[in-house]
Amino acid sequence: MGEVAGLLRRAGLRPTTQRRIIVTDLIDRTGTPTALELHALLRDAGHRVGLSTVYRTLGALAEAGVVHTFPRRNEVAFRRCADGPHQHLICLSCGRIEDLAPPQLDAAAGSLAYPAGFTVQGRRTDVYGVCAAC
Amino acid sequence: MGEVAGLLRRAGLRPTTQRRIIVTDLIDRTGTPTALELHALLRDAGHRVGLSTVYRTLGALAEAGVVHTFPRRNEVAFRRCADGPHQHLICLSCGRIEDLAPPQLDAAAGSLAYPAGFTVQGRRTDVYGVCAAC
DNA sequence: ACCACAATTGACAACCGTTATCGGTATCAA
DNA sequence: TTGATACCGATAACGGTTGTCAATTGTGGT
Repeated sequence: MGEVAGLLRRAGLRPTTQRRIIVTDLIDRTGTPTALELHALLRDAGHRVGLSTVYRTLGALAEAGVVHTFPRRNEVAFRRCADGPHQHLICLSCGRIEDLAPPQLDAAAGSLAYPAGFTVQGRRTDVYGVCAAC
Repeated sequence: MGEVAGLLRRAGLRPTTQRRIIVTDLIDRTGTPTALELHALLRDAGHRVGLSTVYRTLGALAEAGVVHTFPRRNEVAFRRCADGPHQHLICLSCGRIEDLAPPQLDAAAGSLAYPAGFTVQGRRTDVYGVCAAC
């Protein structure tokens, strides 16, 4: 079983043709497209995936923690989730998003004390600013 | 000039009656309502504020960094922004959101090195889990 | 391989949270 | 006070997202 299929299986999703196409594209892609944009991109690349399927798959992948969601004005963008603790560097000017995984992040995150009874399942840090290109 | 009016002024907004109502409510409120919900809550409390005004004001406050936005399924919730660095503890079960401001957060965040040319303007950390009540 | 069943797909319609419009109103500096 | 400007709010319009459902596909048992 390929890497993509395994990823889908772990997310509790059958590795269908359409889902493989979507996941494969998200892994290769460095950008952060919306469902609408990804649907158009896949169409332009010669793939045939319905818009409903793109929405459903992205939603399922987000719930499974395979992709991160980035709210925009009246829409939501998606991006493959990097392995391990990392931060998102979001440029307020051009909208570009980069992942940053400094070594000290692991230790800093793990040493925090949370209220009794709160069980941590996930963590996410977004850093807003202006990138070097802007 | 009162605290609320000053807050609005600093955000570049005229301290009108409606905006005072909205900001005052957000400061007192511990929950995280959507624009639609806040509009209904204000109505129930006897205030007269148009839905458009609620949307516009929350949008402006979010852009000014006075409130934080929390995306939900197909809608956006708002919550007053706590002073200083803090994390959001978000319960995946009941949806409740708490602010947590551990002392070590300041130092950990400030010591991180970012790519050359990236100027940090804001930072946000969300921690997902299940709260003690759930 | 084959088959039966359940999960998935996709074109289309409906939904609904959000935004634009615009005449009337409140705010503020002079 | 007064003029200029920002703001309000009822309503209409918009558009991203989700629901629907018949046709198709993936899966596990035989």
